[in-house]
Amino acid sequence: MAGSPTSTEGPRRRGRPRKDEARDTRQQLLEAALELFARKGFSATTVREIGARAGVRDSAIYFHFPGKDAMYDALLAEMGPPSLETLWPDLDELVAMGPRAGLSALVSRLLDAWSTPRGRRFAAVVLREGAGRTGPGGLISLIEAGKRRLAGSVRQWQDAGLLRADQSAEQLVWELMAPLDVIWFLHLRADAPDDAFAAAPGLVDAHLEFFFACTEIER
Amino acid sequence: MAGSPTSTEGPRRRGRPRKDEARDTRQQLLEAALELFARKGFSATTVREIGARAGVRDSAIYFHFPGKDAMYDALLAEMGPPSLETLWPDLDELVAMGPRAGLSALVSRLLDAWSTPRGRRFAAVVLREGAGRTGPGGLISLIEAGKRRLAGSVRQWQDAGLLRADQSAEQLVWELMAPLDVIWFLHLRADAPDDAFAAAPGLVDAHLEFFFACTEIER
Amino acid sequence: MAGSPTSTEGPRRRGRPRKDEARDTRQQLLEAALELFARKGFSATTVREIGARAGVRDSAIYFHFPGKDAMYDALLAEMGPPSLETLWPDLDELVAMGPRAGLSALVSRLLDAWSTPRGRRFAAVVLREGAGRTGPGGLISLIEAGKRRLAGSVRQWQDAGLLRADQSAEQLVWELMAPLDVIWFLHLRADAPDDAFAAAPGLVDAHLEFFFACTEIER
Amino acid sequence: MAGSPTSTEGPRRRGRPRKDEARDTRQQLLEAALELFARKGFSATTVREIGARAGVRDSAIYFHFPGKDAMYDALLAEMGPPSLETLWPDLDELVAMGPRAGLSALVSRLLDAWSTPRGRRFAAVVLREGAGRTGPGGLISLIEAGKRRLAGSVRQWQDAGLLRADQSAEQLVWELMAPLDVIWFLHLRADAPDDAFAAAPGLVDAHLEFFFACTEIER
DNA sequence: GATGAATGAGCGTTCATTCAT
DNA sequence: AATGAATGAACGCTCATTCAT
Repeated sequence: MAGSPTSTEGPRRRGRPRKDEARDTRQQLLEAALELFARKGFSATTVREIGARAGVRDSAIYFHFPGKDAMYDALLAEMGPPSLETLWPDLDELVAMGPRAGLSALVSRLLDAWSTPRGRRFAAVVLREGAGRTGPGGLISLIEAGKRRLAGSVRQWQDAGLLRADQSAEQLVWELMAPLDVIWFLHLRADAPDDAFAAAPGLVDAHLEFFFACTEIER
Repeated sequence: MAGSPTSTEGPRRRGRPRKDEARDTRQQLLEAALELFARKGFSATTVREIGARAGVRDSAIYFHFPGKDAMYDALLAEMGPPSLETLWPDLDELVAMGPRAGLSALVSRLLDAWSTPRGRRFAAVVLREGAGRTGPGGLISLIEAGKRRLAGSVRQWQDAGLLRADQSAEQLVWELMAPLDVIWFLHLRADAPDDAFAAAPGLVDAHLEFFFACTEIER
Repeated sequence: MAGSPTSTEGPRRRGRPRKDEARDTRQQLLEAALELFARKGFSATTVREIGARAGVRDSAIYFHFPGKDAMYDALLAEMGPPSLETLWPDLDELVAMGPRAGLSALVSRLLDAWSTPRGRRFAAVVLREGAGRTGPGGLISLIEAGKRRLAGSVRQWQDAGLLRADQSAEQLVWELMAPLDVIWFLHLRADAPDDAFAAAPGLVDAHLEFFFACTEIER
Repeated sequence: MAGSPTSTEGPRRRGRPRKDEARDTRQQLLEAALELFARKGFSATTVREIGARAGVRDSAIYFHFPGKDAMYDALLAEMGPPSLETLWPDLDELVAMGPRAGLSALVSRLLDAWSTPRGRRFAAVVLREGAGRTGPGGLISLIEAGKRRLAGSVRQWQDAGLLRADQSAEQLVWELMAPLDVIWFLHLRADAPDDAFAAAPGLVDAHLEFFFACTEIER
């Protein structure tokens, strides 16, 4: 199941494919584009390559998308990693777990999402192209949203005397997340060297250790 | 002074330039390439554009560089921001200043270097192209080198009881620098939005505050 | 009457159309092709455009015609202006009217036929594509045929002393018709500017006036 | 000299051509475009064909012209047949010759100009593309200009009692020229069949005969 | 009778590069 | 030290056409 080869046979017959050979071409095109954009960048990737990787001629792309740019937009809109919101919908449950258990679990879930091929490729693409191409796909806003979502829970922990309160909740969240972003950018992006990728979990653990040593109030 | 044409702009005269305007074309080409690679990426930038920005035809580029790829390599080698080593050569002086004063001064100097147009463009280029293109230009190794350099001083402060010693010196350096890297990548890269750039100094200050609150041992 | 949908426009339902809307698609396709070929020329017109104008997808065209070339042939064969023969079947009647009345009436009928949208489009298409595409659609032969048909009547008028006889009947017909052809080509073709089109009737009248002044023998 | 083959050797060397192999590429490109546009129409002609006919790769075209459309515009502006003005600059001389000799000579000169390969191709191109593409290239305005130029001389002949005066000078000119236009369009255009081309001089002579028989006042 | 999803050829254009000048 | 005039490869995209549905 895993690692199944994308394209198998030679060039397909001329007309409409038979029902038994139907495939979700649009999705496969997006997947192919994501992989190539991550590896070589948007403008170094040709539509012919994308088509080949998805098993169709490049002209078939234009049946599914108006053009190459539109593929990028679709990719940004549809292939992004899950937000914190979908990753952990129930904030009450998080608060109840307490800071160490709750944040550890959340971060672990986040790392898992970022470590999938799609997550890693998405990171590479967005870092490459910056906020340049379309705007709302910008990393900063994506990250900011995540932080806003977490600040409420942190404040509750501060009020309960479980986290230090001499820093704002927002600052605490930032100090938790910013180093994780670095790990995401540098170690998890799809085109990072293998040893960098392998080092990521250790870095995350050490950072969490430091963070709790700094911010958790023991009783 | 009178009649000495310094830099008249416009399409330069054909044939060989006079002595005083010679020799800086190569530099102008690199500067132009840096700016364009930062803004649009390596492969979306054409040699014609680079030439135009430097005031020469594209074919003139091939007198100074073997090709477009070589421009990128030269750029990586010659246009990078100063390393920590050149930025602060005397580690003894740093140690003598104590952690708060020393690190604050060092970070401030670092931020200044990263905030120049060249520094910001360099960040954008390297983030875009990843470690992909040539190898040694990779960000991770660049950052690692910086950290190794600082760890020694931190250890001395730990030994002197000025910084908490329950975390390794390397980890402390990482916790200091990783958030700065985020700021570099997201807020200082040349193609970042203006408000993101403007927010950077505040973020740095807040982070230093947090860092010292966590790690400095008051007496 | 109530609830009977006559022609709702928009993308028609999928599947086989009901009986009452059937069978005119072919005609609509030809009409669309004529309009587009006249405006933009054969090879600048795409089958997609033709289909869109007729309210079907381009692939539906291939049910009605073997290909784009075949549409052009069908158009030439079926959409041409009426010949002189159909326009004025009874030559005896023409002769009886005398040259001035007869030819004026005939020319008027001819101009009417050439002034319809279809006639104007046909002129534009044939002028554009020349005799180039298929052969029998050539303008010269079409015009020659008309002239041969008229020469007999003119000769009768010459024999009756109603038209000057120092020129051959064929020449007289040519002198009558050639200027009309110019008007057809330049002023009536579909893509002629509006003011050129508006000027046509005046030109025709003036030409007839000249022609009769030259050729009619008053008694 | 005549009919010298346009392209001789295989593909040219990479860089700039040596001085001894220099050619007026721009002109050859226009000539090639004219020939092909006349034969197949603008949009059925590919830039690769034009390049091949001129002996260069298609990419070289874009050194001389911004694009295919610009070639058409240049062609219209630079390759048109000589106007009546350049064809016969001295109107006084024309008037002095009298109508029959003067107009016969002028028409003969006009026919010569229209019968050159370039003239014939130009006619074909302009008839094909109509006034559609750019505007000022329209045939009507070109023809109108010619007529305005001639009307003055005709009026002088009318005043001198050499030409009938019951028709306006403009009308006379129109009656002289319109049939010539038909011959130009149908018989001289480059893609006309050979027999049509061969018939042209006879048609012209017969028309002149008729015209003078109608309009000249014998003394 | 018409559509949806594809093909394969080829289009106009741009690219990095070459090399005589 | 730089330009002008070219190359050849490839690019994004459109075209007429196919054929199972």
